[in-house]
Amino acid sequence: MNFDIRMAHLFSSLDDNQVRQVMESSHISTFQDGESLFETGDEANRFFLVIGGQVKLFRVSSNGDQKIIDIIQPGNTFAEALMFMEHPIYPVCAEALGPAKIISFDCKRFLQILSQSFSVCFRIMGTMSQRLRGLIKEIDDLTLQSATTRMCAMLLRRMEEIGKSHFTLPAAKGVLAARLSMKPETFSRILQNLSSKNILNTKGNEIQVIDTELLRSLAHLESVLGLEPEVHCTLSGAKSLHSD
Amino acid sequence: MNFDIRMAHLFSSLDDNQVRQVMESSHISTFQDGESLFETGDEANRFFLVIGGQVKLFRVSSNGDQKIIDIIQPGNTFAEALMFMEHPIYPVCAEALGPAKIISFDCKRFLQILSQSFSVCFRIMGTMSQRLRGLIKEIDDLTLQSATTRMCAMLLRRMEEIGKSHFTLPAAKGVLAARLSMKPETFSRILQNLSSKNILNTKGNEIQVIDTELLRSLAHLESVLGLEPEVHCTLSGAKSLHSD
DNA sequence: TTTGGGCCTTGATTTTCATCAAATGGCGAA
DNA sequence: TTCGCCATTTGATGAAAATCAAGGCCCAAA
Repeated sequence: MNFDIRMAHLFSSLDDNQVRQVMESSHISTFQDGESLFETGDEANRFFLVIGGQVKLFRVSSNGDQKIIDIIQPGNTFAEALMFMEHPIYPVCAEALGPAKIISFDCKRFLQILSQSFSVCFRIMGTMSQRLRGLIKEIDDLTLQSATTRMCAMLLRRMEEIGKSHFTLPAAKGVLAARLSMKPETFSRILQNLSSKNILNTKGNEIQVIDTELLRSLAHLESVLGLEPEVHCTLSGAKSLHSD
Repeated sequence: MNFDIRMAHLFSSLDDNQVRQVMESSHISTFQDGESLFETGDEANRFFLVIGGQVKLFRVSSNGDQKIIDIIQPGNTFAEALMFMEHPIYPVCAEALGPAKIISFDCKRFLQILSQSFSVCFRIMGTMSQRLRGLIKEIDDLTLQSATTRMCAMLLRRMEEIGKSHFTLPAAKGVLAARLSMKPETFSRILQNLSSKNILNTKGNEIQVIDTELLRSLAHLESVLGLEPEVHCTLSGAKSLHSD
């Protein structure tokens, strides 16, 4: 059960003594699939570190749709930014995606430690700064890009993460669809479409990328645009299935 | 020319001596309408405080469209979060919206000051935390909401900011459209539509809100839903113009 | 083995918004 | 004043993705 929290970026510059202090106010818990950690609007007096499984952060619209903001992987913290607000309120819901093991920390306690160490402060600011950047990227993905583009970018990211052209999708298709802000039907159709263009093969949750270059050019239209004039931009709707 | 930078939240807890240090590395500049402060990808070694006019932060898509991430008002800082990254690169473009007066600060220098004062650190973290929150809100606006919803939310925000039901739009319509991630044509049509429903009157950039409740219910569908069964959700396309 | 229930796929249709193209209107400069 | 330029409006059309509605698939429990 001894997990060194210094594996997480956020804690990486704590000394042994500080780690001990932080751990004093921590709880380890396990969550079932779908179990809630907190909801939008709850008072935020703890933050979290995922040490096993996954946690999805999402918001719910009035009609019940979920928009998944992020899927937190083991070794990562979340909700730590709220610590610095006057009236900390979680802006999202969090729930376990599959069984998950999570450590939670008391915000006040952690702030005390922060006020002893500039290097930890700076590290936190670095983390927050990266998140900001990520969200900005996300916003322009959402507005500037089509569903197909988002799909391709996600596949590429995953592919480069794994390092092989054959890989497994990191979550159920429905979940990924929500992450990419599209309906499961659309997700399915786009995958189907990419497959019919011989850009990739798919079997269940397994993906085999065939034409990486084309995938890349679809992911960020700016770069290779024009390499494949037949296909470049207009690959998208189900209607173009028979177009070549 | 003596502007107390402590008016900005970020600097508010600096003492006189620290202010002096910060100012040593600062430059005041004026910018013409449309003049660029920096571009996406530029090395980020300065951050900024707007003391007059407005600055728009935006990203550009491959086809030349602009997505406006934020419009910075006087008294506010921006790009300060980049300071904490290893290879600081501006993730957005910034340009003056109308003539603007801006102070820029050297990041390195400010970091030195930071490492003297926890309260300034905490304040920055607070600022960043708020921005994070804002961006998350933005993401769900973009994904969960329709163009009409975004428009209504913007109008309401503006109305409550001014405190009167009669107000002027805070920028040119085209700019606002980009801010709300829609085309000027769409912006125009939605406004026209709201007007035809007697929710508001519009003349140039002047808006007179008539039915605040209805506007509110359109802005966040969850609340008053059902108050006006005829209209509640389906007010949107230009086609429904003649629907009642 | 059969059954049932998620999840995913597929097809048909509709909605929303972008795009294209053409007025309209205001406003400053000549 | 008139001209020309720009932002905005308006109309017609198209494309992307949501929605609605079945159907298929896989797996786990009976």
